[in-house]
Amino acid sequence: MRRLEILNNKMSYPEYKQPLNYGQVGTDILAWWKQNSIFEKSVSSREGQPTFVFYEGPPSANGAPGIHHVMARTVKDIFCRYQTLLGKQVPRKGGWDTHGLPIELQVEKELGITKEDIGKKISIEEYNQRCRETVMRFKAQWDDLTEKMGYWVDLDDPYITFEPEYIESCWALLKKLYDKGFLYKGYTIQPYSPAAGTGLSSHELNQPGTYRDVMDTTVVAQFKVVRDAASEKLFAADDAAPLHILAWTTTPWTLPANTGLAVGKNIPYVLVRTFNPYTGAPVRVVLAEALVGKYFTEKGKEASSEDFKPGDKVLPWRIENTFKGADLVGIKYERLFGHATGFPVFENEENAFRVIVGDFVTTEDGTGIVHISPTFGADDFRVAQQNGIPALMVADDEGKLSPIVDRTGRYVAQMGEFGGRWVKNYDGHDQSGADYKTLDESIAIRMKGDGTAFKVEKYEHTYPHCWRTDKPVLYYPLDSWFIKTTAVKDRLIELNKTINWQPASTGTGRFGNWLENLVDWNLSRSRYWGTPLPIWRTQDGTEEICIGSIEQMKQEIDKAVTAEIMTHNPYANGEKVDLHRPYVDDIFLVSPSGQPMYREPDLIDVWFDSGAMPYAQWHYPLENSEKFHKNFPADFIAEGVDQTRGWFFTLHALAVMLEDSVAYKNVMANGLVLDKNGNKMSKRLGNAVDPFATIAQYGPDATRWYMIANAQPWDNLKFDLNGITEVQRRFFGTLFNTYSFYALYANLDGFQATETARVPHHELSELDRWILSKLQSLIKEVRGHYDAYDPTKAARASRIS
RNA sequence: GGGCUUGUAGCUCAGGUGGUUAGAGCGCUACACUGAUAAUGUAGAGGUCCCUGGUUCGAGUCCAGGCAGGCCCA
Repeated sequence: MRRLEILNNKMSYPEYKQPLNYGQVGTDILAWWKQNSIFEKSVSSREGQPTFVFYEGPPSANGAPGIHHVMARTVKDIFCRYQTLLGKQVPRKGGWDTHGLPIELQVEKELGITKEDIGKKISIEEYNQRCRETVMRFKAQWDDLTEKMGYWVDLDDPYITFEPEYIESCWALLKKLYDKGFLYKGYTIQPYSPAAGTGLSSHELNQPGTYRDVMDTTVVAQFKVVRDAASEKLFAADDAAPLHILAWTTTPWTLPANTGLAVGKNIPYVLVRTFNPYTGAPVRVVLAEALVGKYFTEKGKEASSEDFKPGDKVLPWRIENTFKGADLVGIKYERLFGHATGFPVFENEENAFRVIVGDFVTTEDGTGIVHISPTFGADDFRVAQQNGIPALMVADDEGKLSPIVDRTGRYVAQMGEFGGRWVKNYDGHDQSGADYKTLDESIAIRMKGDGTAFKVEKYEHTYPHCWRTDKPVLYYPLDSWFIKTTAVKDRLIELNKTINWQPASTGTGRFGNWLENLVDWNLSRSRYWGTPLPIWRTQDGTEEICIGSIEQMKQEIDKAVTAEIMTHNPYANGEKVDLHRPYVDDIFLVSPSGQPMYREPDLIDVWFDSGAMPYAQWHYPLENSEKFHKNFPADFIAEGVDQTRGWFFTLHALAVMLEDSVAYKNVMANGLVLDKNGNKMSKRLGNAVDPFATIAQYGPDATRWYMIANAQPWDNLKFDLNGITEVQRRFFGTLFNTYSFYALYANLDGFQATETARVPHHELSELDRWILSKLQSLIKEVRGHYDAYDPTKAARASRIS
């Protein structure tokens, strides 16, 4: 061993005739570390010292590691080693993320099946077994890279998210949230195919051919403003003429579900005095200034309103007033389809029909004011929720609240004259008759008569279609389980301000803004390979139980057996428990009133798994309470910036909800590793850099030094192998040459530096004192940079130049 | 469409709170050394500080608006 030679040779400094082989140096050092358990000792020898807590964000081993993983892990390693050198004990438990959609999709691709085939062509049991095998396929490669790049982390005792203990911890945490009232069943707006009767994933929506050009009837609707204190400023004091807000929609069938109008806060709007083109009645309308030209002509500006007769092509118009969107907020308006004409009353109606701000409002098309129907649009739903605008829901036959369209794509019976009409042609009925009207057309005709339509026209636009049925997709509320993160929003924001983000802008900007606009965390995934939701419910949904441990589940099974809902307890004799589907689906429990309870079929979002790692890695809260508390929160975590809404968020959210604490005190969000031209690396483009080949050729030291010294980790790195060559020559080469120079002359003079036999300070030459002073200054500077979590400045300060 | 981010020499990057002639390393050119030699030393050439406006006595730096690239989200 070269290193041992160096350490043992007390007589002289080795002189190298050959230039260094950096790959070989890496291999030698690794072997020496391994042989002498250096990493283990770096932790065990500091027993009793203060700990520096580090969390390893679990990678997924279902793909080969790339060069960007070397980047992320270099950052992690640097700070853990720095803290170790400062004398702290830094345990580093590895982990594996094993659940989730990417693994499922990979398995489906390999088996040549789709989601619909699961449970038919292949049993859930077999399918999940395949996922389990697939997910760790590249583990050996990952371990190899970890070792070769010199990343110190404990790979012998990692946490694995599919293990029963890990899932059990997740269940225990879910139950804690449940008991605090943070878990509830609600709905979100998701793409839904009425003809297929199923929700569509974003993945399915991104299939080629789903977006098609269609010709739809569009309506610019007039919403009549209620004259009160909020709207008084719009009315001229002495003018009682009605005032309307204009909003455009390509889906007129959603207008009866309208409960709000959204404006852009800073968009300029105008009040225009004109006439309704269908009724000829004088009106005053509000729309965005930028879109006036879309509805009014130059001719109309000069036309006299006294000469106007109903039916005239040219609408005379005058701008009466100008204001910002913010001025309109809070104004109330009358419902378009009211009770008086047979439309249903709904809950919380007094809070509906208001103008609010929507961050998605533009003046690209329409009127610059967006009609909001919270049951049929994701943006609508979100902005309505944030502003306390209710959704228009009606009771179905069983008394359950549902939207005005049923799951087959038809208006519910309560919809007055339109009750039972198909929203789109989902049943394939005959549309050829001369008198045939679509629902959109019928609604537009009625609105023209009511004087609530300002403009009706056909419009061609692209709209997503179901890839299986070719029918247009409906954005529709679907049941989901949620964690009520909005309940602790203020606390999330407050505690986030105590976290040291590197770079700071990610914490205040990307993450901070995300928290400001927080919506509840949608936990539900209609999938197979993941942590099942531990909630059992009676058929009518009135009774439910959240299971927090295997022990509790067994007890509940016993109760169910006694109540003859289950024939026997499959775990009565200490059989191994697997908490995955389909096993948990075969467990039926009994409610306090004696009803059978069925498991809610959803899985939970995999991000819950990784966000739960501070607890679940120790099987806490079921055991290891002391260990957990000693290792919470983390002093430091690091991951790619793409994790901001992933791991960084779920860690934070769970810590705040469960422990009222941050999960991490310092966090570094590193950027991407791009190719040397600044393009994203991908296997398809063939510009991906192989980390193994790179490390073998250039050695781990030069590779890591290059990555850290070249650009700050949070900036994107344009990865160029020539840059590593430069680092080798410029930094490591110079270091090597400096040493060789020293060794040559030290050996000639028989000079020997030792720890103890030092020349006293006052006998040192001025030059020697200068260089020592320089060294001390450098140490101080480098430490300052490390303490500020800025490894690039630390590296550049140490650079020989 | 929104949030964040980047744009300075051929390349990779520095340039608190505005202030002379805008810097470093690599690369390039020339010279020196030839017992640090797949090195080393010295010197040099090389810039529309992305664009347009504004604030100011003065803008790479501050403000506004664009353009281009990147990430995340709709």
